[in-house]
Amino acid sequence: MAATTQQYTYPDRDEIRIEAVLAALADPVRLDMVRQLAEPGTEISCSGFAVAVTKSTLTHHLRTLREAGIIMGRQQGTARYNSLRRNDLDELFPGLLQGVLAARR
Amino acid sequence: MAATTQQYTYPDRDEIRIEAVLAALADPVRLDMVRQLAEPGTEISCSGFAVAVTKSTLTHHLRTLREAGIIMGRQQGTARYNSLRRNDLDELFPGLLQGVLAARR
DNA sequence: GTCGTTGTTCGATGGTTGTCGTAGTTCGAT
DNA sequence: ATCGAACTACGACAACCATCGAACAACGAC
Repeated sequence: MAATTQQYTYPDRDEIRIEAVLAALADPVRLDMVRQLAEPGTEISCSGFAVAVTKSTLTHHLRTLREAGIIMGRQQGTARYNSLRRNDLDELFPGLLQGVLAARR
Repeated sequence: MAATTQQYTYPDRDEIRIEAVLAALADPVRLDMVRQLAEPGTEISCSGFAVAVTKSTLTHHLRTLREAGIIMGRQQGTARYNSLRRNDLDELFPGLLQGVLAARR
């Protein structure tokens, strides 16, 4: 089973745990992906991320971010467009995302 | 070498990397230690932390937090008093600490 | 000096995870 | 219906890490 059209379950806002969020953001590749999603209104498909890993590794990182509650996906055709759950994160951990994104590269 | 009196080197403010900070905070034990240090002016010695791990494990966590730039230590007799580098963290990543500490336990 | 307290270091171990290649599935286009 | 594009799943492997026990070092107190 499971390909592009699969519908995922996302954690509710009150199911998001800070440990999972921090662990997800701690990886350099995933942090870079979040930076690319940071601009408001940004949606990036799986193949649209500028990262130096293979597709299977990228899928793994997307799942980690999704299960941590950091991103959401919108299905459109064969593509899945990912975006930041900024409202939820700002509500739960006010300032966290801002502080992380303020870090100099 | 190396016992209680050892003087450590701490990363300068501009050497603190966000990936290391996030990785250090992602561990439940270390996050709990940071919460215990969060009250302004708080200093906690190695044996003063309320954690469910052995001393050697606690030393490991303290080193991780220290090398990430999250805590500093003040030597006094045989005890080493640890405190948060709140000023440095707030300057580098404004809002991060606040957001992390806002998470419900 | 001797002892207890405080904290570190050194293996060892088991679990987690980041990475990849390969194979498979769904969809749209030709 | 056949092909390619987009993405996922599975198995494998290496690297990292949290944890512990045991031994060690420095200091203060008696």
